Amino acid sequence: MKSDLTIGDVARESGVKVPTIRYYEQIGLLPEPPRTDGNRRFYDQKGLRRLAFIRHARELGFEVSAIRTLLALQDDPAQPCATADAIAKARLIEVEQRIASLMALKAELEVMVEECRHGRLAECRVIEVLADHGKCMHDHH
Amino acid sequence: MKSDLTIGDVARESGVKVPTIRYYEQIGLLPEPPRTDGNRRFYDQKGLRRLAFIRHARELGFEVSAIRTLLALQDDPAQPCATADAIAKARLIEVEQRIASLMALKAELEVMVEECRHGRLAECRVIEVLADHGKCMHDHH
DNA sequence: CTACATCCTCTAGCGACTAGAGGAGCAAGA
DNA sequence: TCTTGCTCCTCTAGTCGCTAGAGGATGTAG
Repeated sequence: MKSDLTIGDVARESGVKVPTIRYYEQIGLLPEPPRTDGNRRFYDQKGLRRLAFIRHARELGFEVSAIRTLLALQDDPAQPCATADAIAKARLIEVEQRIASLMALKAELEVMVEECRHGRLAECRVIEVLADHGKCMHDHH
Repeated sequence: MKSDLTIGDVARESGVKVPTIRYYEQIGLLPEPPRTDGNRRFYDQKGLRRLAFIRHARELGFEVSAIRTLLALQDDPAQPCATADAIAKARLIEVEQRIASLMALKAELEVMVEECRHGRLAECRVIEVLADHGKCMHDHH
């Protein structure tokens, strides 16, 4: 386990692109790492873990501001985890709502595509349904 | 059915905000409407229908560039509707993929939230799972 | 020694809006 | 008529989370 990692190394290992890592540093999500004589950033395992944490949280759709809070909580493990729990629950609700809304869209798109008679646009259901919301089978939106 | 609608009227009737309507005009999605003596935009039913079309398409998650194509198709109904069909199908696939990925996230978030013992952060599952992707129950991402 | 990869900083762009400044027009009540 | 207050106008800049590119320095392999 080597401990002097270039930005390219941590990029490869974490799956976060190099410019994105520099961006995270810029917005204060990652601390400024030390530099070599040649002015290049170098990281240790701790830096890599922090980046992996961020990446995973982003994959789960947490916003940067939420991640900022979660990182602060992680840095102080003596605190009660109610805040972390609340953030995760809020995200869960968001995801559930998004799924429900996408299911409605899916149903509507399926009707559009199925009913399209592959003829002229004049009688195309796709265009027709878009033009007249009242023709939707669903009123979810 | 009155035929001289202010931008505020069409905003109310279509559900699209006033600045957004001006933005759509700016990017060429809506044609420049005529103006009153006092330099105010006024719209007719045709303009309102076009805006409703755009709104519905946006609600279905179509990108502006796709809507541009759909509007062009709508303006020329003699064309075959294969293009419109292809756009809708592509969107359907996107939606299906997005749902699948969100379901995976939902499952992972549920595990995190359920397993949180509401104790100290030191043993909080939320933080722990975020810190170590290997602890995920799912490998969808 | 020469390629070539990787790194650096900096600025600008993406999509689809949204917010705000600073001002003009218009309708209704006193 | 005046005034209040709402709507409208244009313009610029900001949002989020990156991503792309310019222009240059540094490091590494053959």
